[in-house]
This record gives sequence, C-alpha cells and structure tokens, in this order.
Amino acid sequence: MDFRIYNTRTRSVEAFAPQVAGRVGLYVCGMTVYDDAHIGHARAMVVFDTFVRWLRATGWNARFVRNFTDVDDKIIRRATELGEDPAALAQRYIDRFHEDMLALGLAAPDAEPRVTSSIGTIVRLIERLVERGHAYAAEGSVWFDVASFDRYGALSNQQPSELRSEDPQAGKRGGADFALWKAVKPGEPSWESPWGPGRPGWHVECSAMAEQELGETIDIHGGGLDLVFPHHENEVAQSECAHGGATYARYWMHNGLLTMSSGQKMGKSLGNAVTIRALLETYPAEALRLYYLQTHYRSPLPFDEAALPDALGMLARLYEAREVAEKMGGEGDPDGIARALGADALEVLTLGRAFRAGMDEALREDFNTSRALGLAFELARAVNRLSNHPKSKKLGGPLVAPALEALASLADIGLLTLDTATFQAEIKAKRLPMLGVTAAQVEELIAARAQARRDKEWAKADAIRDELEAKRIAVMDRPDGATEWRIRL
RNA sequence: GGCGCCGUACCCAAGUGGCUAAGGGAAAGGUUUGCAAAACCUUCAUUCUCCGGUUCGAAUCCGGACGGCGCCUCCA
Repeated sequence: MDFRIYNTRTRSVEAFAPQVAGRVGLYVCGMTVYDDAHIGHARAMVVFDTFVRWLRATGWNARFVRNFTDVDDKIIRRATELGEDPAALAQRYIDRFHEDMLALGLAAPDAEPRVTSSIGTIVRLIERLVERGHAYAAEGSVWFDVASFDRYGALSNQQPSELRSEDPQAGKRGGADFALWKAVKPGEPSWESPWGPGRPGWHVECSAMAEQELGETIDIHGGGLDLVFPHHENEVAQSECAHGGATYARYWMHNGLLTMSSGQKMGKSLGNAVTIRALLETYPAEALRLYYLQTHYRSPLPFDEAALPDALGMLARLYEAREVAEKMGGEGDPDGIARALGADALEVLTLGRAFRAGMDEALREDFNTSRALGLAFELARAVNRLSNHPKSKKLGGPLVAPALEALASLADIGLLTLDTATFQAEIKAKRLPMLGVTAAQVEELIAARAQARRDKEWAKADAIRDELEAKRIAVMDRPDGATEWRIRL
C-alpha cells in the first residue's frame, strides 16, 4: 500500500517511492548503551516498531535495522567510574535493553549491528574517505573535512560558517570537522587501524553499518529529532562522499521528543529520566504504546504521569468493547438484521466495514496514528450502543463481525494483541501492589458482600462496596448475577 | 548569533483553504441499577494565543507580536 511521509530533507510530506518495488529498507539509530533506556527512547522505539508493523501488514517487504553504539566516551567514562570493563558494561545494558524491548512488545529488528562488531567495515569506509580527499589523518586521529563536501548542511539547513565551533583540537583543520577515528588514549579500548590504534567516531559507525546492512542508499532513515544535527548531517556527508555522491537516505523520518511537563526534553544526561522498566512495573506495555500513538509521531510529547491512567482507561475501553462484541450471538445476513434492528445496528455494521480503509487512509498520510485511533473509539462506542439493544445479544453477532475484524486489525499497530483475560490480569498484577491489597483480599470481601446481598442486608453490602471503593476497586454486578471487579484507574 | 518547531475547549489531542472544528478524559443532567459500576443519551470551542494582510472564503496561506521548546556539545 502506498503512503506519504514527512521527509526532513525536503521539509515536506512526500509520496514514498521505494528503490525496489515492494521493498523498504529502514535504518533507525539505536541506543548508546551505558544506562537503562528511558521512556523517551521508548517513544522512538515504539513509533518505528509500529510503523514497521503497519508496513508489513499492508504488504511491504520491510528490512528493519537498528544499531547499538557499544563503544563511546560515555560508556568508557561510566565503566571507569564503576571499575568495570567497558565491553562488559555495554553488553549488560544491551541485555537489559533487549529485556525492555521484549517487555514493550516490540518486534526484533532484522539486524542489530554493533560498532565493536563492525570495526573492519568502519575502517574501510574511513579509508575510502581519505583516498577521495574528504578526510585527513592527524596525530593518530582521522577527521572529516567538512569543507570538501559542498552539500554539507543540506539535511539540517545549516551553514557550516554559522555554526558555533567547538574548541580547537589537535590536528583538526575546520571548526565543523568531526572525528572519524579517535586515537587511543591510555586505558581506553582500541582497535588497530592504518592510522594507529584507536576507535571509531560516533557518526561514522552508522554510515558503515547502514551500508553493510542496506547498501549505499537507504530508503528510510529514522531517529529522534535531536539527531538531525550533527549526527545525521554527518552521516550524509560521510556516506555520500565515500560513495561518490550517491544519495545516502532518500527519506528522513524523525520522531518528536518526549519532554518533561516543564517542557524540557527527557534525557539521561539531564537526570530527569523515567526508565522503561520502572514504568512497566505499573502500566501494561500497550497502555504506554497507546499513550505514544495518541499523539502524532512528529509532535513533541510532554510527559505527564497523569496521562498514563487516561491511556490505560482508553485501552480498557477498546478491550471492553471487543469483549461486548464477542459475546453477541446469532447468525444470518447482517444487512437484513441491521434493517430489522434499526439505526444503531446499521451504524455498527457501517463503521465496522469502513474501519480498515479509514485506518489505512490515516496511516498512509504521514502515519497519523491519532486519527486512526479516533476511528477505533467511534467504533467502540457504536458497539456499546448496539449492546443496549434488547435483541443485540442474540442477534448482533453478524452485525459486529466486521467490528471485531476491525479491532483485530489494531494488532497491526501493536494494540489489542492480548485476550481480555490476559489484559485484565496484567492490570491487576501491576496495579494491585500500588493499592496495598491482594487479589485474595478483594475476592474475600466480594464473597462477603455477595452473602450480604443474598441476605438482602443492603447496608452491609454497601459498606463493603465503600470499603473496596476506598481502595480504588470498582465492583460490578452483572445482570446474570455474577460480580466482577476492576481497578479504578 | 545561526537553523528549526510549537501555541486548537477545564486537560490530552486530530484537523493545514470551503461540508456539523475527529477522538479520549474531566464536569453537569438523564436512562439503567436494591445501591453502584460499566455502558448509552444530552450539554460542554459561532471558534482555533493576539494583531494585521491575502482570498468570494483561513484554525489552515503571508507578515508581525507575545508565549513555550528543540538543535548548533552527548542525546531517541
């Protein structure tokens, strides 16, 4: 299915045209592994996971590559502080990152190249840049010569002359020149190279790994908006100079940053980070996903703890509508039944049938997940409305069949992937500890209340309800006599 | 100093030239219920930070002001 996507390079929404029909190669800048990933990283991971899922669901053969930066200044500094080997530290955080991604319900990338496994590729790329006159060695380091690339600044719309230049460093000629290879310093990990022992600069690794996994020209390159300059600008310079001018990435897709409610962005170095694993202790992964997908991927998202219960409530609303629909029985011609049952029945049928096309239409236009979700909620309301019809339980099945198919298709963006019991159990497992009660205690109170109700001791029954309500447990008596309970979000 | 982004109801948020300004939450009233919860119904922006301009027509385009951010140093 064709789609349009905002391209940072041209600053406009463009129709996507693949290099090879039906195929998409996607490279997303991954983590520098020196600490646990926070929910700002999670936003980027979830956005691109969702995008790839949807691409595949709509028929694309997508190859998704996400790297690890497993050697760099911060890793080395942290390892030194902890008295740990940098490689061991990086591996530890890679393992923890994988755990986090699994907990978030993300599909594994097709390739996850690491810098330390790609040194040869990186060195060969730097050699090509030196040979072509785009890089120069000085005192064991190699620098990219920004002045040698006239398109420098095109991606981020920067003029090299206007940039604040950093402090001059040994052997560096231009203020905007950046390191391709860093000469070893005492106590640092290093690899042999034609320029002596050292390690890769930050930007060159992505150029090298992207070429290795996806070829000289990538279809879509993704990452956080904060990477546009200098990281992605430098990747363009390196790759296009090494490849004789061939376009590095045809579409640049950048996600907006998660900011604190104060407006500042969340960052490990800013010390204001909420880690993924901390958040997933109290919220289901799909609630976090819905929280992200409610907002367009390019918009800044101010993190607000209070928004998470809302997101969980929204998710529960979708799950509950699905459960309501699943319980409707009957068979026959849906259009005939709709005519017999009236406007609400026709509405469910119509919205259910139109959903998938509507969702895709929204996602095809710069991946507008917010609009797609709006349609899902309209459908959920229609299902619930139909459920008020006295005959819906016996006859509604055929009417809600398209709606159930529609809700199932939300799995293509990673939502409603669980069965209802699993979802409810997850909420209880994650939220009950915060409320200071156990499921057994709740069940006990509910049993006592049931007895009081049988005895028609309404005051006693209501006292128990109040007691549970004080613990944020909502008790629901079903028409068939059963009593269920939910945690009030 | 340079390059950008954003400002839509009480809150979150879609909409970027023209049909009723999606959707969720909150709030108020109602249906239902032993009481509740959930669900449903109704109400809730003649208006899109402000001021000009373009246009038959603008939240949407242009200019300016005010406010909030991002990048230029590590950052998803």
